[in-house]
Amino acid sequence: MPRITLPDGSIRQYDAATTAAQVAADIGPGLAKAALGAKINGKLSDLSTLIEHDCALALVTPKSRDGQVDTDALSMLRHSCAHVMAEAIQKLYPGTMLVYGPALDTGFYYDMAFASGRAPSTDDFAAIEVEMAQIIAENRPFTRYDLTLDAGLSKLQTEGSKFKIDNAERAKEGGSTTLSWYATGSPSTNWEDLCRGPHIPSTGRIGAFKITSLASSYWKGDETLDRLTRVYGTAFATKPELEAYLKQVEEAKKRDHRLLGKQLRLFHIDEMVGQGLVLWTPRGAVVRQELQTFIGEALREQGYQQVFTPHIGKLELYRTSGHYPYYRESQYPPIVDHDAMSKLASEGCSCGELANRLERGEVEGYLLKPMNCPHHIRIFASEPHSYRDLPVRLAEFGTVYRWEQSGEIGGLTRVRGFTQDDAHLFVREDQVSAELQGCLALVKLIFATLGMSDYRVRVGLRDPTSDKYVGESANWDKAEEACRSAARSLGVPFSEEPGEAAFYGPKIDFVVRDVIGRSWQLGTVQVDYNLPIRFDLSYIGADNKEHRPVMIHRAPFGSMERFVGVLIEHFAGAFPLWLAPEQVRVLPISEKSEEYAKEVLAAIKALGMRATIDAGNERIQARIRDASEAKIPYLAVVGPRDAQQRVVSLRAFGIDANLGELPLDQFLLRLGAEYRTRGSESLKAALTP
RNA sequence: GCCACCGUAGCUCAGUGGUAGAGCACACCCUUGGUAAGGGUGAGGUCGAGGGUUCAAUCCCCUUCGGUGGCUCCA
Repeated sequence: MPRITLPDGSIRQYDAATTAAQVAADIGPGLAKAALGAKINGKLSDLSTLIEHDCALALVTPKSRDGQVDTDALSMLRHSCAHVMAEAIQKLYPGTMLVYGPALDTGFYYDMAFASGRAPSTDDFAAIEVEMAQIIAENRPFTRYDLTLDAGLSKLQTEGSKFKIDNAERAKEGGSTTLSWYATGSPSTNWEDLCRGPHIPSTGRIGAFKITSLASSYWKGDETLDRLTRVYGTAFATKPELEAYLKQVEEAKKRDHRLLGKQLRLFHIDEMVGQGLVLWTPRGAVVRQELQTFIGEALREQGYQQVFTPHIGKLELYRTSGHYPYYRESQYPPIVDHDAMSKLASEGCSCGELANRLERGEVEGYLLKPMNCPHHIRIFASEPHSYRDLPVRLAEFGTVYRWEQSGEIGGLTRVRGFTQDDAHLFVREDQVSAELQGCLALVKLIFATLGMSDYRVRVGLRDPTSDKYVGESANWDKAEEACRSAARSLGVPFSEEPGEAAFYGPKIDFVVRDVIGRSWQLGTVQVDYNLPIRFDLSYIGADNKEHRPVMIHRAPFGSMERFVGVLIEHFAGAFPLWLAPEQVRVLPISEKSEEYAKEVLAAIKALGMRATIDAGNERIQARIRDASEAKIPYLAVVGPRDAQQRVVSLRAFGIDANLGELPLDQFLLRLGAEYRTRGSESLKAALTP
């Protein structure tokens, strides 16, 4: 006698067990038609799930009452589409074994093991899609049936897919007492797949779908296990939604920093120089320099001291720090000098042997620095310190080199050589909390100044079950609490992620997404009790005894490369005035006004600003178009009328209109103010109606 | 590093087993035009590199370098 409570609080009572589909039908034919699934006591379920007991029931439809797309519905739809795709592929590629096919935020994928040499290519998508369309047109019901664990496992053993057997065994370990299959149609006659579900009622409910890409993956994400082929796709309830999504993806791609970097000539990566090695061209260098100047001002206010250190250091330094050999895989190989090399060669030393000798410290070499901390530590250690001197804050735009896997490198966001806006703070125990706050204030200042609000904060804590961390538990407790309270003080949500701490201490990371949805860590603040011990750092306390300082590693931008990459996408290439490589372009209407235009140009340059003149042969329309495409913040159009009245006719990027005339001296005053205040006094905003 | 796809002029891209084309950009000429493309002429390519098949390769095959999407990794 189930009593079913609906989301509006109303209760429906049934004499016997029923289904969500029946409840939907009883409420109304429209709902019955729209429903894709149900939430029974909060658990996403098939519409056909038998309801035998009292429960709370919510029907899941593609769009919720307020017209928003329902993510649960979309997720069921996509997972169901993954089944349809798997069936199509297994039909076209007999012998293909299925592994795992979940829904994603933007679609779905299915991992598959193809018979060797039989994997499809992107050219085969169309054929697969035709097959899928057929299955959808047949509108076959997704039919669930359950077997006991034993019966299910023996069925899987007979079928012989180790992947599915493994899935079933994991379900067993997870506490399942039965195994479920979903047939697309009728069990025993139609295609079926071991699956926990839930699914939409029938294939016909998949309104629109598309196979999007192909990738390889590892079974269970473990590179020592089987290599699988992952086929990605997406699906929506309706065709217009799919089209809108595809269009949105296209639009996002136009903001891609790799594309804009080329169009706007911000940076260049040259295969002759090397993969992942960024060449900052003059225009991009301006952006970076402005950011460095900006943060540099904040650093001076916070009492940082600037240092410079070289790009390499002795291997022994990194043996002490622990970077070598623990992270050797991520480093460029050591540099060995000529004499040592000749000597080794004359001894017939093999490469393998050389590696071993480097490892054991029998051959000395230099390392391209993977991190700046060891150099900064040696600066700190170069003179004695009193407790009165602390905190010592050493800052450097330090360039580091890491051997990233070739397949992972791309654009500015993942590179092999990058410059961190790095600093290391050597602080007393009692200063940790306040200094952390200071570091976070810097990150906050950056995000606020640049108008970036779409970021996520991650507090990386130690894994309580692991013993891979150094330092005393009491110190960790203090450090973690300092990180937590510092993160709390930011006033934005953050996630605590156990196991994400560095081995020497907890950290706070700032994570943003790029235009294609990938997450990147930008700023980071880390508390470190370990390196001071490894380098035996000390200061003299008020008690005239030696004490161990605590280190804070922090880089509010993260790396200049990655940050600028993300920033290009954030602004879609249209930088605010203070960052823009070219801030103003002066456009004389014709040669008759060129003299005055040059005068305007000189006056802007006298403000220390970046301006050019385009006195080319083209008509003004064409030159305005060129300047707009270059995303230049201000265009000063000057013709004979302007020259006579000593005004400029202004245009601002993003406003497709003449903003009117402004007296030259006014223009210069307000332009300079906007630049100096980094946009808080905006000329454009003042002129915009 | 792994899998798939891609690599043709500075950029965006056509194209073909018989040694290449467009648009934009560039140069020059005409035009001196008041707010998103004025007109003309011209220059520009070892078709990423190496090897193979073929009478003949930019095109087919192999290798390699680089790019893209994922996987893995990211101290």
